[in-house]
Amino acid sequence: MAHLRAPVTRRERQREATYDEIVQVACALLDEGADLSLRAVAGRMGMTAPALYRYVASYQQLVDLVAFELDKAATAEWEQAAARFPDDDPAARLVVACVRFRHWALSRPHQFALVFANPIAEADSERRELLTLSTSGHYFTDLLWNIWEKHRFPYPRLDDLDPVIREAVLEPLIPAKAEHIAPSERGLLWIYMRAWSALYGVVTLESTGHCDPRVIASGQLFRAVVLEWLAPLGLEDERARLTAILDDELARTRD
Amino acid sequence: MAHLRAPVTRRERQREATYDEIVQVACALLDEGADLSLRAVAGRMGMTAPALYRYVASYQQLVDLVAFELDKAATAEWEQAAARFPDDDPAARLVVACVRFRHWALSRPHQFALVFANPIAEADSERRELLTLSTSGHYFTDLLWNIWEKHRFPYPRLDDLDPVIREAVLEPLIPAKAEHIAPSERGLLWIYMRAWSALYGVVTLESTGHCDPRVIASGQLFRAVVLEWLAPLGLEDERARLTAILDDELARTRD
DNA sequence: CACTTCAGTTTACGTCGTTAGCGTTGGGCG
DNA sequence: CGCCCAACGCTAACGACGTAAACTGAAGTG
Repeated sequence: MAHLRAPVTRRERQREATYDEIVQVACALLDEGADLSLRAVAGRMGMTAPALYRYVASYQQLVDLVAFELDKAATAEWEQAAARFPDDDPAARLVVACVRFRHWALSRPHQFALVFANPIAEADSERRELLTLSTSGHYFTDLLWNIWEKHRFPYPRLDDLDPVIREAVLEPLIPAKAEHIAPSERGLLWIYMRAWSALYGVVTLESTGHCDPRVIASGQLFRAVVLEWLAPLGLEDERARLTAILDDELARTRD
Repeated sequence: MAHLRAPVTRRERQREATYDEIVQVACALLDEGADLSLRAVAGRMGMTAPALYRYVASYQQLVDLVAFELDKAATAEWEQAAARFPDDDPAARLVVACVRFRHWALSRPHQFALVFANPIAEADSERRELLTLSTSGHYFTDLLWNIWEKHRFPYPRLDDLDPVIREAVLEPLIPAKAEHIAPSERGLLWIYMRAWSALYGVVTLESTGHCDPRVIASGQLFRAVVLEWLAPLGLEDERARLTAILDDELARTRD
């Protein structure tokens, strides 16, 4: 009767531990530049590949788990870097987070591709659910929300949105910490989607290398995209300050 | 002395033929939803896998060749669809081409990923060269050029560009039919890069499925990105007409 | 005709994901 | 306490993959 919740028997704890180790080892492998394989993960854990099937249904599932974990770890990095600015300065935090996001994508293109360019079939509801939990998505929506709370930039009313979009922002499937956003203010999520699309565009372009290397090195394309979004987020009168932060952060992340 | 150029011996013709067949068969395989493999391609050609090494140095090289070919074929599709509008109406053509590009990306996500999300390492100059020849890139820059010729939208002067970017637009590495653009007007390419980044962003987001499926189905996010770019391209006073074309084309491509 | 070039073969190696079946062991229950 | 079974990990094996090497035969060239 002591613990109705968390009926953690010893077995279950053990299981969860190796489960975590699998994902952790997989991430470590990727971080060393090796590529992900069941055999490699198992090998490093002192097991054989088929044993992993006690924990993971398929290679693809492992990939998804790892993607989720990488996303979480990466987000923690950006978040920490952004925390250099106080939480009542969400604009600065957003700028820093964007730069760190880009830097992460550029320095680990393989991992970036795994997390953000990993194709997700329409049907596959399992993977979709993981995507919905995406830590980075939550973090960015949160930042946007904080910016709005402070700067009250305009967003479309629900009535002005396409019916399908209205439905999508009222009942979000995409990663978005939206519970605390009043339904009448859900138009914010439309702004989020649009901004995310723009950010995702440059960063993916740069990370995959489908771009002039000099343009990537200069960071100008990315810079332009970020600056372009200041006005729509009600940050026009902070332009100078935020630009300085942006350039500073770009310089920091340029090794 | 008849043909100094094209010293096509019989051998060379034969060789080129099977070379083409390889790429063609590979594309066919992909079109049927199968995934690319040397063995599959060879098998369908009535050969064994190692034989392909007479024509292709590695699997990755085959992928690159196929990517180039797919890009060419896809571009031809968009181009044909866009040709519904006369060539003195490049704005309409661009709108149609963008919609068709998106539609292609959504209906063949696997191929799209191959062409546009296929990571290209910094060092790998071979692949970079192929990328530079990208047919779609040429087509879009050309369209943008035509629009500028007609509508004379503003673009940054060379002096206003970051030095690195200036160099990049004067001596482009990215796919861009830029020879006919006077150096002083190369600021146009900056507009091109920025627009491409935005288009690439939505389309990749949608094609990889990292997005609410309802948003994809509605096409609203894509629509918003295209409409947003009308003004910067000097097409503001054509907004109504182009919006109609955009929506019409979206309806057409919605199966 | 002899000689070379080269397209294609067979065989083989090492990798991968995945399946099937076999020991072993340790936790939960009678 | 002792039994049983479920969970775990193993080995062996299958079929795919990219790729390397050596060999065969035919086409092209002097």
